[in-house]
Amino acid sequence: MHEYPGQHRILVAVDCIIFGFDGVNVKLLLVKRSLTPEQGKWSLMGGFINPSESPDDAANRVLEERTGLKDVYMDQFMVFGNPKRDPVERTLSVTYFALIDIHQYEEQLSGEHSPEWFLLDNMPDMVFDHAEMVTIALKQLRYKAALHPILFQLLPGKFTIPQLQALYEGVYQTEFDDRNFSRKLLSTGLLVKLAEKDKQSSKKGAFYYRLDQSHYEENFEKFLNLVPNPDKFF
Amino acid sequence: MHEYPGQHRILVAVDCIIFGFDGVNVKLLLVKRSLTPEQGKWSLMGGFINPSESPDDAANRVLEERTGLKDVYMDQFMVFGNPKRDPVERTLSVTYFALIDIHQYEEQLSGEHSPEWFLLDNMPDMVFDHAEMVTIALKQLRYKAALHPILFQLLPGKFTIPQLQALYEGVYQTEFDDRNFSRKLLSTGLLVKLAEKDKQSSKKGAFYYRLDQSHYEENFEKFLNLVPNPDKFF
DNA sequence: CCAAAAGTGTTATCAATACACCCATGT
DNA sequence: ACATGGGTGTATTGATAACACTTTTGG
Repeated sequence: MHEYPGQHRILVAVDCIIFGFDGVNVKLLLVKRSLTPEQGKWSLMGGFINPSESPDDAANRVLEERTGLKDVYMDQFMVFGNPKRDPVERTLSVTYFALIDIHQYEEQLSGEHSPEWFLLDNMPDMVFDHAEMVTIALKQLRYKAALHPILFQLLPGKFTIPQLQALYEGVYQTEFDDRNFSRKLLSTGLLVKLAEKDKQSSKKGAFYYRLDQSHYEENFEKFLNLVPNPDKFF
Repeated sequence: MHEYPGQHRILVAVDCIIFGFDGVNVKLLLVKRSLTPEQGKWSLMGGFINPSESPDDAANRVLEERTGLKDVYMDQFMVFGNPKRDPVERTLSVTYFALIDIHQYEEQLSGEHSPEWFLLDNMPDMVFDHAEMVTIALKQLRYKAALHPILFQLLPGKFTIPQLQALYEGVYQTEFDDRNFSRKLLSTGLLVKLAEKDKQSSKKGAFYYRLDQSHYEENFEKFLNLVPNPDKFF
């Protein structure tokens, strides 16, 4: 079983940094830790890797077990491996960041396991080094979202341009010019205009759009410059 | 010692994907694997994580032990965690990519441990999933180098613009317009012109430059667009 | 008819490219 | 003197951003 003799084996966990958007604010999903120590303190959703699982499998399993969410956008992110990060026993954490539309999953999430959404500027104390993970992941989210159309993952299947703009403004904590924003996004060719309008937030009403899925996949890796003056955020 | 009961502990290794540049070609540094199985087959430089080490520490130690190199540019890269990737025993690999100037270290490397530089288009068979690691890392190198001035790490302290251009052309396997390239790089403000000229490669001679270290650090995270038409590479 | 939000048009500025041309010098 | 590579100048194109203006419709 231990074929490489004399080596040190380490517990390996996955932790998911789950961002959501409710139409107004970008939020982060946390759960209460179920193990001692720090039981009951807020924590990222995580779990240990099982013998037959890859870290990616483990992250997807953890997410599904705890929230019922499947087929979520999830990226491997960073390894946190300071030998003292978990005071109980050395544990390596492979982190993932995930993006979901809050409304689509609100019901599943209101259940037994008490996950809760937190505003980014109002985060509770978190276990171990989870606060650091979140800080770095948010930076990474901003970085990646400036170049690639990942934030669409946070929106429902149909959405308006003003909603999209509110999302970008939430992520970058700033305001963009409405007129340039809509033209820039439309010029990517990623959006398909629908007949229907959203009349909730204005009298004129804003057209709904949906993603052009094939165009989205083809252009995902291109550098799109979706954010004005991106340099100022880095 | 095992404080979280009933969990599965895993061997964790680090593997370093080391890119170098000799003035003409971009190359990758490999060593012969010292353990069975596949002993003697080419491999990335790697080793297991010790109990008191973070993965970053381990990567630096491995690099120093095997090559004598210290203070090398190194980025945490990706975790490879397929449970079957090492047939001997499950081993998680945390990979790093490193960039060094080949000439500065040629002597150290010619020693006992038989590391060897390989051209990217002439790579030998490699152990386990190391070939996959290299493929993905090269993509990542191209991605990052298009936006951030990392390739300077591959050059000596003083270098000419034509040398720099040869490096970029090697990384992207294409040719850039000399005139635009030099103006674009100079306009970043990252370069300081020296009095001396390199007369090796032309009669006129090309001025040497060095990095403006503080400017380099300040602007490292900015999006610089150092590569013409970067989209076509992704 | 007015307020409020959606979205189009217009223009100035700047960056990126393509390419003509001049420069320095070893042979 | 001339071939070779280094480097500057210039025109064109296109993207960006700032901002005026029109459009729609519920109250």
